[in-house]
Amino acid sequence: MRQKLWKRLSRFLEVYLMKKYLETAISNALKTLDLLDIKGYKVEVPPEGFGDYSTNVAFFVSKRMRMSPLKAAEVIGEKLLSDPRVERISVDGPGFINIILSQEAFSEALFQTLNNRYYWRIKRPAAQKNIQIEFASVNPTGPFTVGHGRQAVIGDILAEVMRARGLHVEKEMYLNDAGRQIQLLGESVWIRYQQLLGKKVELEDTHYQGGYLVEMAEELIKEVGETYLDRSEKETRRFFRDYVLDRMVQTMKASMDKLGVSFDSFFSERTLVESGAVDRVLKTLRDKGLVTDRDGAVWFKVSAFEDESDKVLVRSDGTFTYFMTDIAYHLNKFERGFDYVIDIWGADHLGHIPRMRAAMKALGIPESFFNVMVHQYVNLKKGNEIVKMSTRRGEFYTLDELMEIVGVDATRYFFAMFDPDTHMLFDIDLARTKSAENPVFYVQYAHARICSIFRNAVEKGICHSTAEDVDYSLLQSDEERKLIREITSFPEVLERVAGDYKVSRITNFLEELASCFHIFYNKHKVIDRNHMKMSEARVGLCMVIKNLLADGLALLGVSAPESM
RNA sequence: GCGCCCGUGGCUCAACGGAUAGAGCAUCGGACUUCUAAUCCGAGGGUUGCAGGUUCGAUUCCUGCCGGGCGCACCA
Repeated sequence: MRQKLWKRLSRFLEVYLMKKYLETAISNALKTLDLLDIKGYKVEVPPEGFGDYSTNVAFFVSKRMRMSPLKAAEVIGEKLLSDPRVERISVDGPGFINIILSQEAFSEALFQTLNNRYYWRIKRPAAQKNIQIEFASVNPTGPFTVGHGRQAVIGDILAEVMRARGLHVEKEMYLNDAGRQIQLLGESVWIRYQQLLGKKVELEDTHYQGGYLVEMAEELIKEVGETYLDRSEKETRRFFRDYVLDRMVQTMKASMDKLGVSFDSFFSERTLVESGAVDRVLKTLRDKGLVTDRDGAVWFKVSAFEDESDKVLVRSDGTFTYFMTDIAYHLNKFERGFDYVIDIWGADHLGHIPRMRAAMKALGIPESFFNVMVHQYVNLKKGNEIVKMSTRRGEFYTLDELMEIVGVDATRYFFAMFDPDTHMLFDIDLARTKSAENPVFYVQYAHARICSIFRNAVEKGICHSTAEDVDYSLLQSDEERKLIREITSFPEVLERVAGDYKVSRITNFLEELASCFHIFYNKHKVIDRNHMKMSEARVGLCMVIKNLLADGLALLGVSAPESM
């Protein structure tokens, strides 16, 4: 039996993906025409009514074949027709070849995806790469804002996708726990502490104004009372800095936990300074003659490598700039053996990129090593008002508040669904209304619906456990063929995400899959006692869809409820 | 001023250089004695910011404008 053979083979072979298969078929056809070097053509899904797949290859070969695209399409189409999986072709428009695949081709594809649940994973990649993605790295001076949520979700999902594509990926958060901002943060709490205990001291403009620091000071008073009202300034400063820092880091880790983001490592800027790693890098740069001393500060010659002005590494008061420690940090990453790193930064870090690139060049690190993915800001809308974020002024919605209001599923899904380049507008009131407006429900509902079908199937005694004897070629309707085509396209979606980092392709895919399913569901009955053969085949189809919805949502870190 | 990103129905967003630019929300009208109506079907709504260029073909690529965001720190 044919399906038994597939099942045996499918353990060893890559799953038969219809589009990939056609690409090979076209390439073979070109070979017979001595046109193998032609590149750039595509196989894609045509508009409704033009067949299963289409290719624009004729436009690319017409010149070489010295005929019109239309004529070339006919010649190539004729060759494709000899393929047993190709049932019909037609040449339309200015020269598109539209292809209809045989029913056999569809049932084979479905059968194989049914028997290889993780057919979209790559087990053995061509080249094993060691990659690090760094995100959600900030001054631990205040709770995470929704902007950090956006990059955390993107980074987390991207790591999952790259792992599914067979790459080794580590997720890291960098803690900027050494700089002057931390000092200011400590002072801010110290002042709040004194104010609460009746002293007349005021915050300055450079201090952090957020109310969360008042709360922290209140809690501190409960813990230590008035002990720090009359200690030495030096001791007090250090105490407040360390206390606040520890509290902030705990809070931030808790937020990430809540968001479902786990890190493989946390890296402290302070350890970099204290270990002398920063001094070493500075010396290296100095030995290479790439630093200058001017106005009491130490400058790095960015202009020797990039079209940018030189930047300060060591301030005139002797402290390191963020730029300085970041160079040491990236050298450290390189020395840890990563093939390349991807830093996910907000748009406000744009200016940091050229100078970092210059520093990498100065240290002889290969150009492909340092990669930055920039995402645009998240704007929040409340009522008719756009709320701008500012950590310093203490005006923001925190990530925790957002998760509290809309839930973790919606938070993650929402951040995943927008292209990182868009200045997304997060409508708080809209998100607050827990209703169908949220696309996450649409996808989850499709999953729950299938689960419900299965409960019904069990009651009626229909199951898919004897998959080999099921006749999947019964699934001939447009809706069913479209679903199968959709299913086989998922590996390509992930491949593209791993390439261009646009995780929104996954939500787009899931919404499309869910939509195809809902349409199918409304038109066809899955469980039908009068048509047991058909029911079995449809249960198989639904099983693949259910797995894919669940696995796709899992990739996003969103739950897939069995009932809603 | 210079650099990066973005301008797509009323709103939020899609669209691998392809065919008739798609969804959702909002508006209007239909579909539950049948596996969950958080669904489906239909209608209206667009010169894809403007002007050129490249080509068989441009929302997509190039150039110039216009509008918005961000950056051009001894902040991070």
